Amino acid sequence: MRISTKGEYGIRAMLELALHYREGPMALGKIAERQAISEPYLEQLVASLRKAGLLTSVRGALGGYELTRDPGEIAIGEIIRALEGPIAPMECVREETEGLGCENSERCATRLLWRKLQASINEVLDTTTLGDL
Amino acid sequence: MRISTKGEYGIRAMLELALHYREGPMALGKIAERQAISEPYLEQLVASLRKAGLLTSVRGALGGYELTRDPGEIAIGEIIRALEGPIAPMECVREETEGLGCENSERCATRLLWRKLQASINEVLDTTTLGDL
DNA sequence: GTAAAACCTAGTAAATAGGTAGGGATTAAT
DNA sequence: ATTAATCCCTACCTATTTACTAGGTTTTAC
Repeated sequence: MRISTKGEYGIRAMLELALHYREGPMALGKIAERQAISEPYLEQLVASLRKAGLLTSVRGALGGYELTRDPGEIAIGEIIRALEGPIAPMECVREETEGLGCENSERCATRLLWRKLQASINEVLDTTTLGDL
Repeated sequence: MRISTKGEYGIRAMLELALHYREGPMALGKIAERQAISEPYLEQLVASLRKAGLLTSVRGALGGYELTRDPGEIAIGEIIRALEGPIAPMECVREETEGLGCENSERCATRLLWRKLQASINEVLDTTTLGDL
């Protein structure tokens, strides 16, 4: 039950961008330096965030990254999901594979617990935004 | 953010024992068979559960395992913690290493989020018992 | 004494985490 | 037009963790 450095680094990078929101694109090297994260590694994470539509890139010299939305509109849950995949404590409560391999899917009491847990986690992560931090 | 098979198997084994609570010790082989789990693997998990005081063992022929408490008194959180370690979404909110490596520990807004998430997860897992399932 | 069980330690294959390496594409400044 | 800065992409690598397997020792009912 833990969030890996992927999520952590992603949040830190996004926070850095939030601090300089509307100041034009910020270069990856600068983000990496200020947050003390390996630049080539962060590059991969940022690629995921871009594909998830959380930030846009400006190519070429003086290029960089910037948030696509106001920091107050970007939930931490979105960042985590973009980097670590769907938030699901157990396989059987993931959207895609919904109940696969588990026969008595509907009556399964354990499954209800996982759903509850999943909902609880989502609640916390989706009601907190970059702006809140 | 997921629970591994350790936790899953552990809960299933404990549930099996809960179904036969107060019927005398149940052999590991029987638990493994009924829950379709590799017996030697389950053995290791059960060892952790025993060390955590959640079940007791009876050695020798006709021996086996039984719950130390009423199923209604055993929270799922206890089982998970015994098998997967402390429930902490991030290193910095673990009891033992409390804020190690993170300087501005008290003012850190992100940390507050992890605390909130941790509390939320604990709330769900500690208010559900074996008896509820 | 024998068989059935818990107990213990070590090894191992696959997956994941957490990176590194190196080149290509695009664009502002010169 | 060239250069330098930057994003973009693919592949590789190493350590750790997960999920087991293997093989033994100890305890106890019969």
